Formats: sequence, C-alpha cells, structure tokens
Amino acid sequence: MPITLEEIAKLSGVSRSTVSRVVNGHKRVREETRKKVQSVIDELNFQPNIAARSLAAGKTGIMGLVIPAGVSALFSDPYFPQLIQGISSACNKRDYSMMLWVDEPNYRLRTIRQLLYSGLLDGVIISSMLMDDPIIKSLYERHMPFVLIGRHTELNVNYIDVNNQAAANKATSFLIDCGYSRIATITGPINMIAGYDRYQGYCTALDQHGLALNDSLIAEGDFTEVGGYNTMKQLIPHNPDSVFIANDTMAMGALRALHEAGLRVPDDIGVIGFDDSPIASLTTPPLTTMRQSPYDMGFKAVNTLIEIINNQGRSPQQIVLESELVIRESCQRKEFAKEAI
Amino acid sequence: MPITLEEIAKLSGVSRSTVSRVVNGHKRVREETRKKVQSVIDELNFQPNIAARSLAAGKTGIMGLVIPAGVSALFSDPYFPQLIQGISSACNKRDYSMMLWVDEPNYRLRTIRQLLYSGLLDGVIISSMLMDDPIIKSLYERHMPFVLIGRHTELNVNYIDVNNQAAANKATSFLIDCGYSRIATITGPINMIAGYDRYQGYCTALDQHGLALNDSLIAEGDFTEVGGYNTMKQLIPHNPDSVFIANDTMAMGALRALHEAGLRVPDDIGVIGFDDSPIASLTTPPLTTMRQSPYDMGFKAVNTLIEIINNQGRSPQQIVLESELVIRESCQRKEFAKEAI
DNA sequence: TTTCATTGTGGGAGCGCTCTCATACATTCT
DNA sequence: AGAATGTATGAGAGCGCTCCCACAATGAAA
Repeated sequence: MPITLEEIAKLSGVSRSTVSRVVNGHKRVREETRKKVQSVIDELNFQPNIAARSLAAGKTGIMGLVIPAGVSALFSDPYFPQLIQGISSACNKRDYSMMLWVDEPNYRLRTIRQLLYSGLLDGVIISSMLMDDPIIKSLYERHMPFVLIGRHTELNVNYIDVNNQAAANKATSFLIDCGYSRIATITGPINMIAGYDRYQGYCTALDQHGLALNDSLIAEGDFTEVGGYNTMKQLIPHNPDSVFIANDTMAMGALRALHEAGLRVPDDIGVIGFDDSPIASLTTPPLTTMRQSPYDMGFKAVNTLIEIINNQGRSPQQIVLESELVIRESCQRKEFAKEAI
Repeated sequence: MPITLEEIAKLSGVSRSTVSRVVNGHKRVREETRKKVQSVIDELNFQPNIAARSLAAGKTGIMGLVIPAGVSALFSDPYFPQLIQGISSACNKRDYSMMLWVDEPNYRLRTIRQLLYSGLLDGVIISSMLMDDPIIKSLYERHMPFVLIGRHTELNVNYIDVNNQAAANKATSFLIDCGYSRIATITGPINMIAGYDRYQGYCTALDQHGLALNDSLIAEGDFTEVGGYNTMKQLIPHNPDSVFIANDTMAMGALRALHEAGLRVPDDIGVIGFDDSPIASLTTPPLTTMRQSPYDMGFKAVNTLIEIINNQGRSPQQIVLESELVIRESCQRKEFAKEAI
C-alpha cells in the first residue's frame, strides 16, 4: 500500500499543500517546518505517485527513446548500447526516467500513438531512423518536444550528430596521405543519413585530391559484420589498394574477407573504419578509424531535450560533434609511415 | 491539446462511461453504439491518458526493466541488445510498454524508489545482477511482481534461466569426447550466478570423467573480450590442450591471445565458448559453443510477468531453458573428428 | 397482467497530486 | 497606532480516467 501526500501531512501535522511544497523544493516554507516534514518523508520512504503528479501538473518526468528494430546492426554493434547508456546516465542525473520503444514496423501505429497521445512523455529522443521516417513528421506536426540523433535534411528540428561528411573526408584523405590511390568504399545504407553523409565525405575527398570516382570501387553495405564481409569480397576483384568502411563492424567483416583472400593489411591493402568501437583496437591489425562517441551523443541529447521541454518557444538547435582520427596500423604502409604522421 | 474521454462522449452523443466501456472492450455495449463511438475514436486518434487511467485503476500497463551498468560487457556483448529486443517485442504483442533503468550504483536509491514507490510500474524484470543484489530483496519484500533473468539461490522467486550447469557440463564433456584432457576454463565473474553455474558445470564434467581439477588451469574472467585475452595469456604457460570459456566474447579475446602466441586452434588447443552469439560463426576458426537465446528469455520473461501481475497469488515459477551444442571447428582435431560426431 | 432478470447507459465519487487563492500572522513604514 | 507589505500555511478545485451504483428499457417467466 503506497503512501500518499495526505498521510505524510497528517503525520507531520501540516497540510497536504505544505508537504507538496517540501517535496518540490518551493521556497515559501519555514526551515523548521521543512525539516520536520522531510524527516517523515525520509522515514517512510515516500515517493510521490507519478501518475497523480502527471495528471495534475501535466508533466511526467519521463522521456521516450525510439530505436529502430529494422537495423540488424542493433544486435552486433555496440553503438546502441553505448547510446542507451549515455541517455540513461543523463536521465539519472537530471532526474528523468526513460521509456524505450524498439520500433517494429508491425507495431508502428501503436508506437506513434503512445508517443504522441498517451500523455506519458514530456519529450522523445529518436535515434538513427531512415531519412524520411514518418514518426519524425508526426512528432513535428504535433509539436511534441523531440531531438533526433542524426541530422534531418528537410525539417528544421533539434538534432545531435557527428560531422559525418567532414569525418569521412578526413578518413579518406588520410588514406591518400598514406600513399594509397585506388580507394574503395563500403558505405552504410544510403537511405540512412549517416550512410549517406559518410559516402559524400568519401566523394569530396577524392574530388579534392584530383582522384576520379570509380563506380566499381563503391559498394553499399548494411553496417553488419557479414555485410562488410560480403561487400568486401565483391570489391576485391576490382583491385582496390585501400578501402574506407563506414563503420567498424563492417570493417571487421572486411578484414575477415581480406584475410581469407590472402591479402595483407596494410601492405596489400589499407583499411580505415568509422566509430572507434571497442573492437577496433582488437582486430588484426588494429584498425585505424574515426572516433565518435554514441555515449556523448545520448548524454547531450537528454540535456537538449530537457531544455526544449522547459522552453518550448525556443528555436531548433543543431549540435554537431567533431570526430577524431585514431591512427592504428591498418593503413600505415612501412614506406609511408613517417610522412603520414 | 490531447483529446479526452469526455470529448469523445460529447461528439458521439453518449456518456463518458460508455466511451470508457468501448475503449476497454467491455461487453455491455450495444453493437450499434460501439461502432458509432469507435468511429469517433479512430477519427480523432484518441488515446486514453495513461496517467489518469493509472490513477483511477491502479494499473499502468508499464513494466520496468533493470539492467546492470557495472557489467562492462554491456558495451561489447550482444546479450543485452537481444534481451531487450525480446522483451520489447513481447511488450508490443501484449500491449505493454517498457521503462528501462540502467542500474548505476550512484543512483541505486533513486532507482529502487522509482521501481517500488512511484506507482508507475505494474511489474519489473531484473536482468543478471549479482547474486545478492539488494534490489531483488527490496522487490521481494514489497511484493512487487517481478521476474529475474537468471536464477536466484536464496529466495523462492519467479525466474527464467538457461540450464547453465548442464550446458557447461555438456560443453566440457564435448572437449573430453574430442580427445582433449588438459582442459582449462575461463570463468565469468563468480559472484554472478551465470559465472558460478558455468564453472560448476565444468567441475562436474571433469569429475564425471575422472579428471582432476587443476587450479592452475582455472581463471576468472569478466565476460569481456579484453578480459578473455588477458586471462588466456595467463593460462597459456600452464599448457592446457583445450579451454572452456564462459562466453563467446571472452572466447574472441582468447582466440586473439592464442593466435599471438602462435598456437593453432583446434590442433594445438581446443576452444569452446558459450552463447552462440552472432560473432561465434565469424571467428577464425569458427567457434564451437553452447547456444542460448537471450531474445527468448526476454520474450518469456514478459509473458511470465504478465501472468504474475494478473494473478498475484500464484506461487513462484521457475523456467529453465535448455542450451544446445553448436559444433563448428574450434575443437575438432582432425584425428578425432569422426568419433566426436 | 404482474414480476423479475437481463441488458444498456448515465451519474458521481474518487484515485493522489499541483496550483491558485484566501487567510493568518509577522514585519516595516508613515 | 494604523496601513501597507511580505511570508507561511491551508482549503478547494480539478487533471482524465475507472468503477460502482442507479435506473430505464427490454424480454422472459409466473
């Protein structure tokens, strides 16, 4: 049987209103009274009923997180666990709670309804959806406070992203600096913004260095290990001397394919990944990659969302994080090692 | 501005009560009335306010999921993503929603309070905590409906687990059947029930086959890749001819250590893992392992929890799933291949 | 016809909280 | 001293829903 405000009030000899003030840290309470009430609260482990509070105040202290189920990378890539960890950590710090929806296509309508109309959520964080995801449009139209993980092309909305184009450009340029010139790429799904942007960065880097795009050296992957493996096998016959791969998980698969094909990394072929996921330093050879931090993105997304909730009039804000090149051994040919640094 | 029952009532020319009946699928409504009301509901996309419903009915349709943050394996192991996916999928199917807490020690008190006293949750699923986790005791004492992922030794509570001891026994016995005899093990953390049970299974298998336990061949890991790598390095000087490793992620690390040491798998040393995680078939050589399905565990946990919620008097029920041996190449020495099958 | 279930519908209380407003009291200024 | 200000507290309404009870309408049984 849960305890109510009223009971705390009775036990500490004040009114319900005063207890409410103490719980919510209002100023207009005498220090003496506050202490008395607080001690009763602590003793009984009182926690206000969220439903009642929510009903009365129109706020719940709960935010939603939506991650896609379609992405099979969800299983094998540490991206989402780290993102969730960052969000969860920030929620704890800011005294929010989190509801999680794994967006299965079959239950999409249910998800949207709950996000928008149940009144349970103060705001929503949406992660890495397809570019034209209808959920985003729904949230936008209903004026539900939300922030995207990953930028959005059409709508002027709040988002947090890494500078994928610049980072991919840097990665590709690094391969060129290392002395490679027949540079392939394994992209992510092109209908995901991160996949698209990293591909664009690859293109601009080649262009800036006067290298021509070569369709036979470009192949679309799906962010999974097996995808990386298969796509690499497809690329090998076209004799790339290096390859920029849009995430580390696919890079693992690509390394496996190269190993099987008897190609030595980095001497026969240079490899650079993206993410600096925990496995990047553990591959053979250790993987050079662009570092991003899903944990930080999650953490910042929460703080941004809370700002939005508290100031609904605010104009949308875009946060773009920088990505850092982490040099290991997968694209450092002996003869170029010095110049590249 | 969300829509209320009252507005639906007005628009369809009936009372609030009748609309409520329609929404909740009560019988005592004339078919004609039901249709009329339903059409208004559909048209306006009406979704009942969960807070109000919860306050009035004492049920929320929300369950909590608590996973530990301490386990750094959270980042690199697909176990939790799969578990979450299973839970989420079952929640969708059963029309429940899920709140997620990553249990950070700093915020433990907050977490417990919210789980128990906020009135938000109909029940809780707790995953893979330490054996003596205080959260479990709190839930138990407060009679909060909950189910554990992983068995509990002291309390008679609802749980779902794999038969870790039997599975570890089978794995170890398989190494013996393959002709190995100097069998090492890398255990999980012994203060986690899964770590403990898999270690026990290893011991009983040796015992049943008349092999002596050898302390220098037993080392405790932490379920991470790096942990597996370091622990394997520690074991190599004692010349095991095979090793049972308590999860696949550590097995990956161990394979890396063996590769660096110039030992060939399976000819110099046999390796068997646990989980059949997605990477198991992708290692070199592909990993023989015991298959378990965190997805299924999550899915079943939800169904069990809902039963408990609907029938609080029910006596606790323990579900133990079987684990299946998946034979690949990491412990099949050429000369024994035939006999082992 | 009268009686009694049975079915469909509406009205009202109340879940536990927040928030506005009223009130009691203390303090300062003229 | 009286008025004006400020501070601490209480009372009451109401958030949107469910659930119980009342009651009307229908049909079956006596």
